Amino acid sequence: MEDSKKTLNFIEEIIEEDIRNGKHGGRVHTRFPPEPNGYLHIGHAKSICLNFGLAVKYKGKANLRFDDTNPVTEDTEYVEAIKTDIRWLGFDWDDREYFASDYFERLFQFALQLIDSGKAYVDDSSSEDIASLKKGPTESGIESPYRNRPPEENRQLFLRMRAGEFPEGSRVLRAKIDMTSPNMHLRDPVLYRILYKEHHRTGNKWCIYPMYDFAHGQCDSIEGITHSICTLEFENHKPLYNWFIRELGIFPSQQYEFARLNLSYTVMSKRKLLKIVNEGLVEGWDDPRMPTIAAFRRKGYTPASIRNFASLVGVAKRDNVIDLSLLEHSVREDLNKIALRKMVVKDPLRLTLTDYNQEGEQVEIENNPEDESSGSRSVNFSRNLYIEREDFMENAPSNFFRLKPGGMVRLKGAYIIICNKVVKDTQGHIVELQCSHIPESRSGSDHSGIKVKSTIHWVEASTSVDVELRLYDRLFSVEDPNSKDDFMQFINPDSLKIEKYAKAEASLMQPEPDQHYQFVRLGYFKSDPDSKSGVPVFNRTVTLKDGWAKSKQKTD
RNA sequence: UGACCCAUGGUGUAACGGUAGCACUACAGAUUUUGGUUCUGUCUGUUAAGGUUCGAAUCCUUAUGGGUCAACCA
Repeated sequence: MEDSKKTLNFIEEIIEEDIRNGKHGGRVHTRFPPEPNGYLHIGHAKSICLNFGLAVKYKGKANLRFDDTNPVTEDTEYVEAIKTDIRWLGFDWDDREYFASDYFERLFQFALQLIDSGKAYVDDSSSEDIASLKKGPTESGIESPYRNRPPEENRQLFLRMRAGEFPEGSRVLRAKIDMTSPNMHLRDPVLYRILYKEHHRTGNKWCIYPMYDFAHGQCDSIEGITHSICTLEFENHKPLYNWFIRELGIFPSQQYEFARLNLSYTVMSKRKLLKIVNEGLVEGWDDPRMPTIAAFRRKGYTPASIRNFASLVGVAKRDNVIDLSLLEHSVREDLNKIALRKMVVKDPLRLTLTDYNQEGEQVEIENNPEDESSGSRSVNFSRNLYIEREDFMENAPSNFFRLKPGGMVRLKGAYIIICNKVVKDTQGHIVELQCSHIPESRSGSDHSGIKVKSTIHWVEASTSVDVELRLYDRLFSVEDPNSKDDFMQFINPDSLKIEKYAKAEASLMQPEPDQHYQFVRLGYFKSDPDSKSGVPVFNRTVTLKDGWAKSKQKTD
């Protein structure tokens, strides 16, 4: 995908070392293993780019495998959404689409193998008893009274568990490892539990389901995954996975852990995102304020910008919180090159050119100054215009370069104008500006010799169309809401601002659904699916960098 | 106070015993018919203390700080 940097991240170093040593014949095979119980977020995007990117870089393969071992939370709705997101990001798994549930029978056989070799037993204890005998990390656990059942009895019991002879929760299958291990995962972990739940793929075929720890590593092994890449919190599980590989004598996939992505001003855990959705603080998983891939897509991010972001953040083992500004930088960089420029006034103020007596005319404005091949377009111009309310200030400070009484600005692509009169209503609100123009300053044939400090955008009044602008801000008002238990307290109440009465140049009446726009001086925008009922709706992908807003903020 | 992991500018990330670099941010300036873009420049860093070495961000020890683990979740 993106050009590889000269320096390698630690996983690439391991892979190149493995290739040099001819490990697995130099084969590189990774996988992305989502659980279909929620939508993918930008943190998953990092993992997707890593796993699929590594396969591309080292001419290997990457599988898509759904870790669907818990039927109570999983659903096909999520399976489809996840596939859509990965494809949108630009990655392909060919026909290598797998499900942990595809391997249920083999996993069951693995369990029997452990039972027969005396390495697993059926435990009749309650979950409370199992938990309490495990003890805490600072003291040894105590062995279960069922721990020394003979293999043959365990086999019969486990078979009967599968046959549905026991009630849910009455028994589990556990590995027989070491109740005194300082690693909690080695204290006879549960391998199978009884669950009378319909599975989204296997239906009612099973009433026992493997635990993640008993499934994940073996699935990797079955698929011949060479480099099993996951996040840091699974580091303590690795000794257990290696124990399974050894006891079962199966393909030795090797796990490597990297630090998950955290983004400032947002949360990344599925649990927290689900809560935000369920409590109605956003419209849904693809609400553009969410950090999900679906939300970024709807907001107007490009796959390339997210891939580039993933490469900018790097891969390491240190906990991190990435500046939101890096993501924004990445999308601006991409959009600047491809977004068609349009003029839209979000908060319109009437402006009349009192000395402009023509019917009106067409002015020619470039579609993208960064891309000559994008050409130009004709824009209607007349004596009746709208400009941005905030581009006028009655008592302006000296560093305000836009319109002020007696001041001059250029109307983008048209004339230099002078503000002569401010018209107010009875309450003193400004309702109109009366200006005159300098005919010889017309863009393209300017021989006025006048230099102005500022160029502002505008739209012609009679041909303008009404559009709705949805302006987004960070979801949280604090930089690291993840660190707060009561993270919901820090939701930004102003994360969405809707401009219902924006005026746009006529061409935006029928926006191209896939086109990215830059509304000059306002930011990058993309049409929203809500646009159907006559009024076009645009999501602001990201603002433009704004030196003026920044300097204003400082003096406030 | 058990085990495992981590520690480089404001934020990320390089440097593999030999000049601490890159990106983002911030700041300053130039250019600009978007206070955008582009260009130039500036600020800020090896957690601490010992050791090994001609030489340590890098190796060792200890301390300190942070993270993960005690679901029949993944």
